[in-house]
Amino acid sequence: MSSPTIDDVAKQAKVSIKTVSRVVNREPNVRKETREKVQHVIDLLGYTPNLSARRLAAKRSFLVGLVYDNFHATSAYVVNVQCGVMASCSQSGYELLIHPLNVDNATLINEVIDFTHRSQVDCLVLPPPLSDHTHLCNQLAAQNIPFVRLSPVFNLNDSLYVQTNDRSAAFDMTMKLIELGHSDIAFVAGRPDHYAVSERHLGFVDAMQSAALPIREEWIKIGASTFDSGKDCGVALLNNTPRPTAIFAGNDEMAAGVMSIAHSLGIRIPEDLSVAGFDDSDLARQSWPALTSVRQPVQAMAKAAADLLFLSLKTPSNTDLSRCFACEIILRDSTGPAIKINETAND
Amino acid sequence: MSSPTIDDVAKQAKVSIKTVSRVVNREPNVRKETREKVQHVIDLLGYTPNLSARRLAAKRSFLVGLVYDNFHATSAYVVNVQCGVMASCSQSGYELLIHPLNVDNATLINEVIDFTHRSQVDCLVLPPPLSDHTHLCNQLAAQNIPFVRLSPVFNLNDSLYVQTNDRSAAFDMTMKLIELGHSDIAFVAGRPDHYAVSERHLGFVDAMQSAALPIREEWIKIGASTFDSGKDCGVALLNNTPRPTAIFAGNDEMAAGVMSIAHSLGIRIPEDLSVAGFDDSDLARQSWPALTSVRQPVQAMAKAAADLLFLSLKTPSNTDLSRCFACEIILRDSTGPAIKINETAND
DNA sequence: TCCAATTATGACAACGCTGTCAATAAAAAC
DNA sequence: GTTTTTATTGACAGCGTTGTCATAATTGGA
Repeated sequence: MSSPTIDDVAKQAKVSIKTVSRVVNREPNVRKETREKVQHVIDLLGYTPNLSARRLAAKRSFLVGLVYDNFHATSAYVVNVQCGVMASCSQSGYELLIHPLNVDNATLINEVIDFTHRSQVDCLVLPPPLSDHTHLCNQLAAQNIPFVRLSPVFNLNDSLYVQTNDRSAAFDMTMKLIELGHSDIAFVAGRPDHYAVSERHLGFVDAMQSAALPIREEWIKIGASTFDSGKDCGVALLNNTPRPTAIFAGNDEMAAGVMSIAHSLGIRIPEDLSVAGFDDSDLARQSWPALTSVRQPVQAMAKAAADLLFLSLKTPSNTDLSRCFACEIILRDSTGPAIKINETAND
Repeated sequence: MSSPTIDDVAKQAKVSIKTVSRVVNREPNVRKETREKVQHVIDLLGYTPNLSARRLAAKRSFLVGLVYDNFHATSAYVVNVQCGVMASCSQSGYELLIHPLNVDNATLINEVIDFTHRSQVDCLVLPPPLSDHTHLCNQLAAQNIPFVRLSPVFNLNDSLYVQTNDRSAAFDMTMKLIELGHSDIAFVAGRPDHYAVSERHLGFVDAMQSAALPIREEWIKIGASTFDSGKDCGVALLNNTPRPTAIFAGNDEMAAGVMSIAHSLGIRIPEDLSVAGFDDSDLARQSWPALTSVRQPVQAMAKAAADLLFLSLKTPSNTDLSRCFACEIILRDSTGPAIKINETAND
């Protein structure tokens, strides 16, 4: 009943266990016919290597750790990252071990280091905001724990990372709003410690400046990347006159919060107000009206990140350190042409 | 630089490695002072047992597999289940291995069995709809792979499971709508193969019958548990006259779809139409108006499930097989009193 | 005080694989 | 046909634990 071992295969194929090991691990220097003979017995017996034994002998766990913030990240993002990493894992024979935590926890660094030691993962994937926790990254580097960073903002020597052009995507989105005739545009920024999101703010500023539009201090609101904080910012922006004709939020949750406030104030979207988000989460499709947003290829990025990690684990001399993905603007129903002042006057 | 082994501890504490092993595993028959002496050295050296070696020797992996449907489940549900299971794991010294898949895949059973063998997990957690895949469950039982089922509907001999009272919660929610004066209530059902969700339909029927209200065939729509299917059902329900004054959807996604259609038809919520969902997902809070829904304590259930699993792994004679959790109705802004016919006439 | 029962400790062989290195077989060079 | 080189295979010693069983220390009872 118990699963066959390498010994069983070796006996039945009449070779040594080492040869079986070679076949299993696709090592060179095995004659073609031997390889085929062994492979046949493997298939026949349904042999699967015992990972614990392999790990023990090879001193590697073939385990990747995914450490992420479970309290501030949206679940859709988390699941997408998981899937992307998994996709890479199953190609490379790794398994994925997840470890959710709270970045606000004071013992964060210890928790991550403890986790890597306890679980014996070979390497780590760090999504934001952990990817910009320089202290953590330095500690990991000091302990020779390989890791890859998703959407980092800070530069770190020799670190592997996968990026998007958040800043230029935010620039493009703002430009889109400007092209629609908006000039009174507000921006709702995310958590200040989430650097990737704050890059979006910079992209907004870039666009306004390049269009020679004024940036009104009171139309820049700092949220906390959550729906509720979006509502708060929405109240602050929409209860005063004059009010913006378009609001660009640093993520979809906050955009949805803004829309919710607009609805309850009787402000029509997109007729009276355009709203744009960022991330193209499920929420963007499911809110009403459907939200114009910026799509990041999160899953592809996560896969690329893990690919990069496995590559550099295999060839330590590897100098191919990063990938950059492009964002895509998804126009939906929450944005529309600005009402021209004279049109309003004509009413 | 490499981490200390049990040998290092044994030498420094001047005992045998077996005694150290006993201390680490909290086994009996170690003198108190010996235990303390060894523990002291363990703390001093920061010793962590090598899991691969332990797994190899103990013939157990201390790994739990979480197999779930990544294509139809909402990410919030997935993440909650993960967190619940993790919480139990960290108490019991297990690690969590996740394995997302597509239930529509024809090779489903093989994929799960393969995964358990390849990854050598000790046991499995099966959320719906896998928890009601009787063929899969039987296969697992036949292969002596322990598993626990989350929110199953079918009874299975000797299987561990954690349930909620979906049916009575749906009954209660329907009653709530009836108490608000609604009698023209429609129901949007979920995927027929997702039995837990179809229990909700039964609860709806129970309530309508107990209130002696007619159930109109054309007001029962079968969706696919997705936002888009909710929109389709919304179109079918709201474009005809007479139309229901309340719609109860089998999950929040479909309820949001219905609301979206209502908005675009100019039907006010809750003045003209009450909408209720199920699951109390993030979407329920984030949609407009905020959605009345039924909250399942998903995380607590997942934790209880894993607890049950570990308990029965430790004491195979254990006959404590199940837990049942209660749902809670969360009233928000999407439900309100029904417009009485005479009031409408008065308009 | 002595012997039996109990508790505490240790020696040693697995567990199933990989890495090293030696041995053998095949191919190439002369 | 030898010798040299290279490709292929195998023997064996770990890897760091746990389980089994034997042995030593302690306790309790007569």
